[in-house]
Amino acid sequence: MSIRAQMQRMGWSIEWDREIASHEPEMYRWTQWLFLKFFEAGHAHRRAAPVKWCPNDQTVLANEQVIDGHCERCGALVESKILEQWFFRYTAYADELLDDMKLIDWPERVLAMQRNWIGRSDGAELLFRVDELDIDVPVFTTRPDTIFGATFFVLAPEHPLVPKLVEGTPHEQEVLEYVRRTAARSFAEREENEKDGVFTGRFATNPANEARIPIWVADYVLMEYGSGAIMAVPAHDERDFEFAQRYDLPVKTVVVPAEANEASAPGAFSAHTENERLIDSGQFSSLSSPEGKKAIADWLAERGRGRSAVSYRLRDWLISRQRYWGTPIPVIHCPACGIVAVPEEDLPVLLPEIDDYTPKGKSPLEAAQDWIRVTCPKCGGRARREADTMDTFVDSSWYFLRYCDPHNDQAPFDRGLIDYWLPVDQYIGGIEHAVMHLLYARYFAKVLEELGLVGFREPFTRLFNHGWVDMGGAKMSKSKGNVVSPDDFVREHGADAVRLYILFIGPADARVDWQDDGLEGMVRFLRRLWRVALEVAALPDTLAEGPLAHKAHETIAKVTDDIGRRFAFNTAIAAVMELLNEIARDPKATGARFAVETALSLLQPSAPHITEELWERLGHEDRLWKSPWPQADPAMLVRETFELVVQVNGRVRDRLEVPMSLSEDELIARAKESPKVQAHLDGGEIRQTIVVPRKLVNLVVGLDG
RNA sequence: GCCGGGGUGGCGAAAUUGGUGAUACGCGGCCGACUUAAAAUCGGCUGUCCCCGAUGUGGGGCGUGCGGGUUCGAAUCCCGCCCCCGGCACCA
Repeated sequence: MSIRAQMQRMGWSIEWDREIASHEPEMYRWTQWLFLKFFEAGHAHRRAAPVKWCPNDQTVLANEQVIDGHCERCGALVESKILEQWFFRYTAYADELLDDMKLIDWPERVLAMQRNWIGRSDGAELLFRVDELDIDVPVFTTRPDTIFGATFFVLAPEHPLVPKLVEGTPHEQEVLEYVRRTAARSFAEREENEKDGVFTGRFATNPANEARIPIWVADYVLMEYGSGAIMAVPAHDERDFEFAQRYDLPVKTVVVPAEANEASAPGAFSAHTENERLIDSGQFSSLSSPEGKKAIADWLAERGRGRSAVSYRLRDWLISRQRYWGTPIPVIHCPACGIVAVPEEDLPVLLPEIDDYTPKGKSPLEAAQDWIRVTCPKCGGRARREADTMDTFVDSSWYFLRYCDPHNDQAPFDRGLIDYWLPVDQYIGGIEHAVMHLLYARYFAKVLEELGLVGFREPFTRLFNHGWVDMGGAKMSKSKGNVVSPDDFVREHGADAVRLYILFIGPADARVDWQDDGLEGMVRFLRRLWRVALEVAALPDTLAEGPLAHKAHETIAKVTDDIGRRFAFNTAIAAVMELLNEIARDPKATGARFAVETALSLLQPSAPHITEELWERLGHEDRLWKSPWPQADPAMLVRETFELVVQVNGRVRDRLEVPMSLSEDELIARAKESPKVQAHLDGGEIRQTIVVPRKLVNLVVGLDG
């Protein structure tokens, strides 16, 4: 059964007229159009960069698609390659993506994951001098206060300076061999390996104390982060310490706990704690660690040897894919003009027909030679099309805009319709989208707003993360084969029972376990609803009065709040169950019909089929799904009496049904009259009386006079 | 290690702002009714220990991961700890 037929059988309310598909030219034409806008505005650019490469899928991957060093799709170990690729410059938006979090109402864990992912670090960029080559090499550090403890210097193997440093020296062979070896390692290997590296024979000068420290090349320093070079402070950085231990490099302690005067264990690693101060750091000794950070950074800045700097874990979004199924990147490579955008009127650039779709290390589109070979739109000379396609996350970064105007063939969407519908008030999706789709879409909105295409900078005002259904302790998924096919249950018990059960099984944001027995319970509930409703339908109509009508109004209030505000579908259904239990106790009671109709209304969104049928059988000619949501009448919510809880010393001793109208003094008087309460007062003196209106009275009795 | 979320019956869970007996609603279990029987359905019971002047519409103690605290009152707030789930992690 197709996915669409499955959705229809479940009775989902979907406006199929707005269906769009990212692989159809009518849609990807506009993805290409948007790419060109990004390109013109400088947001899309092509550059050579070390990229994550999946050897199995034969394609590059975005950083976000690498999980623990493995390919998100196939699980293969991801490798490093240097390739010319297209990027969206979203690191430029790192601070905005952080700051604008205050504009949106999202679950804290998603914001935390995004914050984590962006990974902003505040620190300083400091210049170390290599005298023999007469150059300065910048390092990024978050701990300028430890600079007097820098005992060596490390460059990433990919650092462009490495070959120059060793050229013509006795270390050249060894260093270049090391660089080659690490290049062949996968990311996972690099991380798992014990730290290794090689000395270059060169020295750098520490700008703080003019100490000459050896320059090493080691693959625990990453080219993609900071400047690809570090000052190593083994006493205060665990990784540097590990490396120093292995190669017997000196360890110099420069930060100690506030009360200590010297390092308790010289040459050891000391973890960062609060309340530290500097030692052996020239004029900065005895400053606290935060003071030292600022003072040293300022001092170096004054002398032109540093500046404050911010670094991010976030990398630019790599969007090139060497795959067939994606939107072709609409540019042309001309030997004379360079990269030339496909003119807007030539869009869409259609995916060519090819025989072999399998990935083979370069784009399968390269095989379509007639398609590849074009004339340059600028100079008319011979040129080649870009053969890579876009990451499909580009499509999902704006699909919701297209939903507002799905058939527009003049523009991706009409601004007026966007202003009417968007931003999305309530977005619902799984937590797996936290750092991919949701971050990309936020970035897209910011660029589109700057391009004047939309009027907002955050696309999804509120976000709710739904949970998922586990089966025998593992997430249900087709690849694991532990899937409950809804079709079987729908065939056997109907879509309503399945829908209700999924809502009832637990909180909507939780991970829940599928139990066949639970579904049986829901089937029982629906049968009961059916019986009771028909029984009531056969009785003469009564007024919407009496205890049942009151209960019905209370249920309306509860369900409306549960669904509308709390996303608590499980308790909403429980409330309707309570109402039905009450009706079933005496279906002939006054107000039973009103109560049944209320139950049907409240269940309509969850169980649309059975409620519609019963609605008709109750004699209605209109359609329940078109009827307005029921309103709780405030007058019907008011009770004349309530159950007063009487406590003595905080322990419940009696419950009394009393009129709502009683004053606090009267409530206290009633409480004291209770024989059960008196038994516990036991003649003791009442020292304090607490009254919570409409709830309880607490009498505090002295233990002893 | 850092960040986020959790821990409540036999099970899924509820208790929304510190104020209704902790455990709604459902599942499972036990007992009963109906039936030749079963299914279906309906009714009752179902945290734990204890008391009885006595089997009741009775009474009491304990109980929300563990130990403390605040409060008239704590599943809810605070401090310390344990465990589980998720994210990040050679990011300087």
